Amino acid sequence: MQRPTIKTIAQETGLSIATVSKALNDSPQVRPETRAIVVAAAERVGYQLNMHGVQLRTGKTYQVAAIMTAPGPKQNEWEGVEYAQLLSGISWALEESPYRVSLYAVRNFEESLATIRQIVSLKKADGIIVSGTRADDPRVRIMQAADFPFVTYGTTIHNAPHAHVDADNEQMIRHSVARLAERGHCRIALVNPMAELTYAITRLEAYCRALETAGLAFDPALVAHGPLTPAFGRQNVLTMSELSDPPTAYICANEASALGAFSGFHARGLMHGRDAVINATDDLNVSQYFAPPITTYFLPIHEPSEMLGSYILRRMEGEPPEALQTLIMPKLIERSDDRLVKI
Amino acid sequence: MQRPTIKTIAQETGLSIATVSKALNDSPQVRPETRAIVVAAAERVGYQLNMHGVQLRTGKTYQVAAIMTAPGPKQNEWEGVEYAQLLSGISWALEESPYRVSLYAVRNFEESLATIRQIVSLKKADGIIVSGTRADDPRVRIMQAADFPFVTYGTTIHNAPHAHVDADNEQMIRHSVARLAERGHCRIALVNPMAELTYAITRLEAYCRALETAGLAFDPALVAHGPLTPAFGRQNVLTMSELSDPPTAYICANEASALGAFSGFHARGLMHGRDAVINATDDLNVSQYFAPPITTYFLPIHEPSEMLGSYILRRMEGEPPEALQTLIMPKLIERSDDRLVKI
DNA sequence: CATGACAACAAAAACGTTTAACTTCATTTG
DNA sequence: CAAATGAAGTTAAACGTTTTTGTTGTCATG
Repeated sequence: MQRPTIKTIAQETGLSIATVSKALNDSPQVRPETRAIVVAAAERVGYQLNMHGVQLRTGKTYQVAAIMTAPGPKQNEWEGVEYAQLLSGISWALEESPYRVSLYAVRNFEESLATIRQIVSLKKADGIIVSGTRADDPRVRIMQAADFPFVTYGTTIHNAPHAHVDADNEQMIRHSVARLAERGHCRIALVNPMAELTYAITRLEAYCRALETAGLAFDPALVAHGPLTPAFGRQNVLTMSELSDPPTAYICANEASALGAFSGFHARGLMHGRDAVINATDDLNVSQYFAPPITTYFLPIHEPSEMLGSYILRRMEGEPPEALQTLIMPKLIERSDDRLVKI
Repeated sequence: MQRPTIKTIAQETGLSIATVSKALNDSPQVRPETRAIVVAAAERVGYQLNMHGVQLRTGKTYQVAAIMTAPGPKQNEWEGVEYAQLLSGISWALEESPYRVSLYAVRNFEESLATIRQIVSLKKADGIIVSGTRADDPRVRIMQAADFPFVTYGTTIHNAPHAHVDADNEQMIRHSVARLAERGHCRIALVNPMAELTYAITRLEAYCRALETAGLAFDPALVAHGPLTPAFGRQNVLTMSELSDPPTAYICANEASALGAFSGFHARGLMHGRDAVINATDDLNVSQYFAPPITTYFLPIHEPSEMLGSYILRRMEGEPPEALQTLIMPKLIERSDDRLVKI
C-alpha cells in the first residue's frame, strides 16, 4: 500500500487538502473541531509528513551543515577526535526539531571555505556550524554577507558580532599561568594551536599578560604553534627540554598534545613532578588516566556542543546573533600538586 | 535574480524542459548536438540541479544515514572517539557522488534499532551504515526484510549474508596470542568489548583456540567484557593484577582501554616489560605515544571507513551484498619486545 | 433589507524535476 | 508507393506540500 499523504486524509475526511494542510500546521483558519477530525484521521491512517514536498514548496532544507575539519587519510594522527562528541551533542540538540545534521568533512581551511560558499549559494542547508575560527574569518564574512544563519565553535576578533560558543581561553590561561607561577614555576611553556586560529591568539595574549602580572619574563622559545597532535606535543618537549634553561611546566592546549608531551618526557627520561609538570585543557576527561594523572581545565564537550545545536536552531528562528554568544569557563581539576619536588 | 532552473535553460535554448532534462541526464533520446547546446546554456546561466525537485519526483533522498552510537552526555569517557575518523572517511568516499551523509547519533542499541526502523519505514535515507553489530542483529533483519541497502562495520553470525567491513579479529587474536605465548607468556588476559557484540565473540573464540594450540589453560578470570573505555581497561588491571596468578600480558581491544590499562599499571606500581605487557588493537596509531610505546595491530581507520562509503554506494546501485564483504588484517607494529625481563 | 464583514472552507497554482505518452518528420521496408 | 519504423522532440502529468485567491454562508450593521 502507498504511504498516506494529505490527499489520503482529505478523502478520508471529505475536506480539501488545503484545509488538511492548514489543520496540521495549526493555522487559525480552521476551527478546532475540524482540526481534531483531521488529526484523528491522520493518526488513523498513520500519516507522516513527507519532507520532500515541504522542501520543494518552501525551499527550506531542514538540514544543518556541520563542517568538520579532519586531517587527510594519510596522517594517522590523533587529531580531531573530539569531533565525535561534538557531533553527537549537536545531533542531540536537534533531536526534537525537524532538522538533521548533514556532515561535511573537509581537509583544510580552503576546503571549508569552498564548502561553505557552496552551501550558502546553493542553499544546501538552512544553517551552518563551523569550528576552527580565525581572527578575521572569511567564512564568517561570507555567511554574514548572505545573511545565512550560523554558529561558530570559537570566536573571531575582527568580524562583526556573530553567534558563537567557546571556552573562555583568556580566563583559563590567565588562571593557569598564575597558578603555576604561585607554585614556583618561572619557565612556563605554552603549547598552542596553529597560529592563525583565534584561540591561539587569545591564549598567547593571556599568557603574556599573566606572565607580566606574575613578574616573569616572556621567552619566545617557550611558545610553539602547531597542530594539536601527540606528535606536536612530543616534539615540543624534545626541543624545549634541550634549552639551557628548560621549562618546568607545559601548558598544553588539549589532551592529545599532552599525551605527546608525556611521550617526550619518557624519551628524555624526564619525570613528571620532578623535572617538569604538564597541564592541559581537557575536553574528554581522559587525562585522569595518564600516568600520573595531570591537572586540567575541564570543559565537558557535550556542553558547548549542545549549545551549538540549540543556538543554530534559535538563529534559524531569526534570533539576533548578539544574544547567542557564550564563553564557558572550564573547571579546574587538580590531579597533581604541580609543585616541583627536587629530590 | 532567481536561481536558474531547467525552465530557464528551456527558454534560453528554445527547447522544452523535457528535452533539457533528458539532455542533462545523458538520455539517448537527445542527439549530441542538442545536448551540447543544452550543456552550454546550462553552463552560461550557471545552472545547478535542485535536489528537492529530484527528491520529490524520484522519491530518492540522496542521503546516507550514519548511525553513531555515542555514550550519553553524562559520561565523559573516552569512548567512540574513532567515530570522527570513521565519519570523515565515509564522507570522503561519498564526495564525488550526489549523496550526503546524514548523522543519527543514538545513545544505545535500542535507540539505534528504533532509528533504523524509522529510516527504513519513512525512507529518510537511501542507505544506512551501522556499526556495533551483534551475533544475531535485529537491525540487520529489519533492513534485509525491507530490502534496504546497508553496510555494517562489523560482522554478524546468525544473519543472512550482508555487506560488511571489519578487522579480521579472528586472525589478529590468534596471531597475538601465539606471539605472546612464544615469548613465554602463560597468563594472557583478554580485555574484550561488550559480550553481545559479534567481535567480542569472535575474539573470545580465537583466543580460546589459540590458547589450546599453544597448550595453555583457559582461565575465565582473565577475560573481561565491557565498554572499551579507559576506565574499563584500568579496572581490569586493578582486578586481575590482584589474582594469585596474575596475567603477564593484556590484550586490549582498543587504544582507549590500553591507555586505561597503563593507568592501572601506574596505580599498582607495575612496570611495563617487567611485570606485564600490554598489546592493543590500534585504529588511530596513538599508542606509539604511550610511555613506553606498545605493540599493536594497526588498522588505519580510514581504510575501513572509506570502504564503508564505497560499499554503500555500490549497494545502492544494486550490487549484491555477497560481493561487498571484507575483513582487513591489521598490521602488526612491534614497538616493544614483549618478553618479560625479570630483573 | 441591502451591504459589508467575517469565518471557514475549497480551488488552484506553484515549487523543480522526471517520465510516460504523444507528435512530427524523415527514412526504411515489402 | 503505402505502410511501417525509428529518431528526436514536445506535451502533460505527477511527486506532496504550502499558500494565494476564491467561494459560500452567517451575522452584524445602518
